[in-house]
Amino acid sequence: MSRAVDVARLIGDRSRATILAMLADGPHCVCEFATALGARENNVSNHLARLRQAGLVRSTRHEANGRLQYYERDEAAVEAARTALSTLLR
Amino acid sequence: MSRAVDVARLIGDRSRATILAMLADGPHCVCEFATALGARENNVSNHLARLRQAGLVRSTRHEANGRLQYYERDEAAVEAARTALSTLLR
DNA sequence: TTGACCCATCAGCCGCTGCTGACATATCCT
DNA sequence: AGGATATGTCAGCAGCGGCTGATGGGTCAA
Repeated sequence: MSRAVDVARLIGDRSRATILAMLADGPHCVCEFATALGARENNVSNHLARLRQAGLVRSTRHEANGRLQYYERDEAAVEAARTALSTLLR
Repeated sequence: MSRAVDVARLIGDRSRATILAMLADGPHCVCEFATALGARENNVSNHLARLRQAGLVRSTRHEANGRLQYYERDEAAVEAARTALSTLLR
């Protein structure tokens, strides 16, 4: 229950919500989020750090271009978050 | 999508989350929420006003004791909120 | 190696939000 | 009518959280 509240507080931000929605169709780098959101890289990086601390996303370096930090969703954690929110509204 | 963010922001508060969870098993009055949360009536009333403005709950007067304002969930709206959050994490 | 690029971290500021205290309103009881 | 109970509303305050600017690290190309 407290977990569901924390997840809801994370999603209750448009930037983080769109980040999670963008990650539905595969990994993206920080700069892509920044251009899509109209925000700066450090701001996006802060949001991603929150999501990463919550275990919802992982970060890996791109194999071709090592300067790019690619983020992908932890599908198991996202699915657990979905069920937690769903049971909260049961 | 913006709707899901608004709902998530509402649920991202422990008081409102527990209120919605308590409303799963039937209507309750403001004083019951206040004692369960350890909060004051005006504070709970403020949270209920938010939930009411979002269309998630309705308020009706008790037929026996008209001083009591009973709150119940709008099941259709709650179900819509559940699906909105679920599709956001799809 | 030097520079450019991409990202992370930190301190600081500012706006939003929840809580509180005071007051108003509505209903019931005597 | 008058008091008690239950709830709503409002201004004010304190704390949290997001955005920014600056700085540093890590990677690649020339």
